[in-house]
Amino acid sequence: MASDRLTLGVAARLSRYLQVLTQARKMGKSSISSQAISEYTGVNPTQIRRDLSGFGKFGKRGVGYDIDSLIEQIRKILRTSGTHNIALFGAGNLGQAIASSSVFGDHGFRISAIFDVAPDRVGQKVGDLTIRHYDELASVAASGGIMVGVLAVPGDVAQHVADDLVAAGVKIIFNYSDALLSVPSDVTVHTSSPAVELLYALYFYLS
Amino acid sequence: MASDRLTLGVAARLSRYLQVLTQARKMGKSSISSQAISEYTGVNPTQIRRDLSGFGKFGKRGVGYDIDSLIEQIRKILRTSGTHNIALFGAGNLGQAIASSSVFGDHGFRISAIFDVAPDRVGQKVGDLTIRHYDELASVAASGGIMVGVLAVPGDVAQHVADDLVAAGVKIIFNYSDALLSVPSDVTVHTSSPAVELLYALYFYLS
DNA sequence: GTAGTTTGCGACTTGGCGTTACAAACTCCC
DNA sequence: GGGAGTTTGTAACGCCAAGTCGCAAACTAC
Repeated sequence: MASDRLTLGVAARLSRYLQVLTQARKMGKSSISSQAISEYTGVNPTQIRRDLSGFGKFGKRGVGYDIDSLIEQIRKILRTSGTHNIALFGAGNLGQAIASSSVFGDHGFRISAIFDVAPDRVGQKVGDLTIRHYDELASVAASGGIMVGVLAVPGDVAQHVADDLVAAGVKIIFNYSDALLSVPSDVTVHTSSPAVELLYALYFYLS
Repeated sequence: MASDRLTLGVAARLSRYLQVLTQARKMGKSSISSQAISEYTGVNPTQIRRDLSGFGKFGKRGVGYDIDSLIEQIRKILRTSGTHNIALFGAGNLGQAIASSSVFGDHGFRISAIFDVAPDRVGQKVGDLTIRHYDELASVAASGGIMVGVLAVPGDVAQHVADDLVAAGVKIIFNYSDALLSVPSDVTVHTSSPAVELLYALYFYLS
């Protein structure tokens, strides 16, 4: 049970529920029905209940699901409970936007370090973190402070940073740049592509 | 043919191919094989060829697909050819990062206006666009300059902006905030959630 | 206590997708 | 010019993920 993976679809939907639940909690709600989740995700209510009931009885009939406990349960199912350290590369507009937002923090990620190479940025503070020089990457990684590397750097240096991350033993890279990254097969790269997501949404609107 | 929607899966995969193709083009490649696309997307090469061959014969045997023409073909299939105007709300770090990046431009989106309310931002230039005051939203929308509204505003005002966009007739909203948006059923909201995508990637790494 | 709501869950059906296989078309090199 | 290697296009088959319907059980509210 602990070893058999969820299917791609289930994992994707659970993640999506997590997103809505986190947002709903932020807005002060404490309970939510499968019907309500359906409205925000587009997933069939029956499907939602089936996804959840496969792992336990989390809901209360006639009421719905308690948001806090459901978030906790889903994170247990996804085995992503606890706090995970991420390192941010690039302290430009995008890097600072990421660092000062709570999107990662809300989901159990802690930004443990921000790196840049520009002399006028290194040493500056963003929130309560000090921007470190890129040369310190190896020592930070060695101390176990990097589970995920987030690339908010220009496309032409992204591959270079990715190579260094791979060399430092980082296995997950989140890429905000527009570069195609080549990495060994045991390293996962996720590239954020808002414009493509938008095209996808546009297609369904135009149909 | 023009009226039957693609299935969710096909549209999602085509979008994903588009992302890789666009990146590949940026890196100077002019041709790509289904095998190579597979390595970057994780989609089975046969599946890729089947997806594409359903709409025509785009590839050259023994060579692969011409990137430029394949991009054009996929955009035709997704009916998202041409240029689409988008309006950006919020000129903070995130807004400026979006405005100065080429992610949207590379996929046929043109940022036609940037709005903010802060007096010290209104009138400033970002790239070759001048930040306008939020009050001008209605007039810009009336002139047909907004197909998509992109929200890079704090979560507590996102719903307010969304309401105004709906009132102005905008049907597609791309939400970068952490707010849950309530909109009429004929309006599409896409919420960007990098942290959730990261959790999803993390799950497969931990398995 | 009765009506309304919502979960949990079973049964059935559909079709999307992975897989295997192979012929045809193209490149490259000798 | 010819042969080896590569890659597309396409058919056939099977599995299982996911949509759908239906209903009993549990809970709230009045």
